[in-house]
Amino acid sequence: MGRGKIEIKRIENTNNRQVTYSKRRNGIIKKAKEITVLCEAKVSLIIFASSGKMHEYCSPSTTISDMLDGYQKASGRRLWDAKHENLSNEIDRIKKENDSMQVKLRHLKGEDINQLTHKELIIMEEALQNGLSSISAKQSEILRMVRKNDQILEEEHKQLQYALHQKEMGAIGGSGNMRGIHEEVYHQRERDNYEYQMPFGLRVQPMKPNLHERM
Amino acid sequence: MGRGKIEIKRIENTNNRQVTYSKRRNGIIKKAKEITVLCEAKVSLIIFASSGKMHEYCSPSTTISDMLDGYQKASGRRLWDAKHENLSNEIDRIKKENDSMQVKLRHLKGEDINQLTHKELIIMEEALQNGLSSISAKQSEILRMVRKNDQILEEEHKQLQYALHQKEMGAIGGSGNMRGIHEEVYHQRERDNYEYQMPFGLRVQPMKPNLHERM
DNA sequence: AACTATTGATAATA
DNA sequence: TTATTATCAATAGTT
Repeated sequence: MGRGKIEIKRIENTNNRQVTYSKRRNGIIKKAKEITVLCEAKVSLIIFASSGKMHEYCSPSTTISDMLDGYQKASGRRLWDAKHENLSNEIDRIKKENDSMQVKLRHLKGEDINQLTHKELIIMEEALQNGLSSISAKQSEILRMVRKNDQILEEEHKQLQYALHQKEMGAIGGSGNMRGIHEEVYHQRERDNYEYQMPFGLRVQPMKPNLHERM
Repeated sequence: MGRGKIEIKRIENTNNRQVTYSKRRNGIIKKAKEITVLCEAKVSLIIFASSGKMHEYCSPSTTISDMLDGYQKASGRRLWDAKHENLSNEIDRIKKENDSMQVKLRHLKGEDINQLTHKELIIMEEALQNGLSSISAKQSEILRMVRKNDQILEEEHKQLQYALHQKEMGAIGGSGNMRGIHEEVYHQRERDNYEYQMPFGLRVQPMKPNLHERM
């Protein structure tokens, strides 16, 4: 029924496939409507395109739920009981997984270890030792970062004091427009000026930007 | 498409209606099969004749249950009751619990600890220390049990040697019915006899019955 | 159930 | 996407 016969097999050309899908989908839905009217039939039709998009038709005299009820009665299959069972099984499965993890966690915390074998105890001890050394290493690393940061801050502090001192020397007998120390130090232009005065190697490094978040 | 156009309205003649129903039903199912193959679509089709008889088609790549799942997702309508929703929610909840426990476990094993804060690291270290000391204590306890058992065995061994010695002394110049040492010791009546001879306090204690299972 | 004359659906095309 | 149209497919009425 077209400008040539086609084989019933997947249409390779994507565009053609989509166009054909659209036309034939409309065709099927039209037919469903017609048989509904002509023959007093009840039709439930759900179509998914390969794209995932859905179209549906349901005869006006009924609902999908009713159709599914009828389907279950007629076919003997249990649609939602099966679904129900699947969900229940999944819950059981996950709960078991959950329990075993809880047991493991408690064991690692040293609780409920009376029924463990010697071998299991050794394995756990090893795991704990490993964990502990990783944690310790990480803590050392953080401590090192903190110290480094301290050092940098101290350095910056010294530099600021030095700069301030220089400024004060230069300001003696100046315009008399004497501002507070903090204002002086943090004023952007003064700061630029200070940085200009300092040797490059002494410039203030930015702190580890998120270090404080982790303390 | 036939020997004359027909209006799309109920076919009054019962026979014609049933014949047309049968023909068109087959037609729709054929179309459903074709679009399934041609366009990689998924179709679920349920038809009830006015007589109540059902026919269905479902694309081979799927099941009605899956189609209904998809339908619910796509349409937002709930075909089955709150029960299923509750189950789904519970699954989600447990899965989350699961995930968080997995994270904890990994942290305790010293994995993925880069994003932990210092405070969390300290708490974990404490937990690990506690776990470790519990495990160590338990291992010491087991060691003690093993030693105790050794002691008991040694005691029993001495007692057996003593009993054997006594037996051998008594057997010199006896009936000449001299059996092997092992046969002698483990023969039930002899053993009963030996126990009878021993002071109550020296009787062999049974080993911790399941100690070996835990080694 | 078959058989066809006809209508209807649609593949290719624009 | 929509419209057109030549062809094929479905089917209404008939046997």
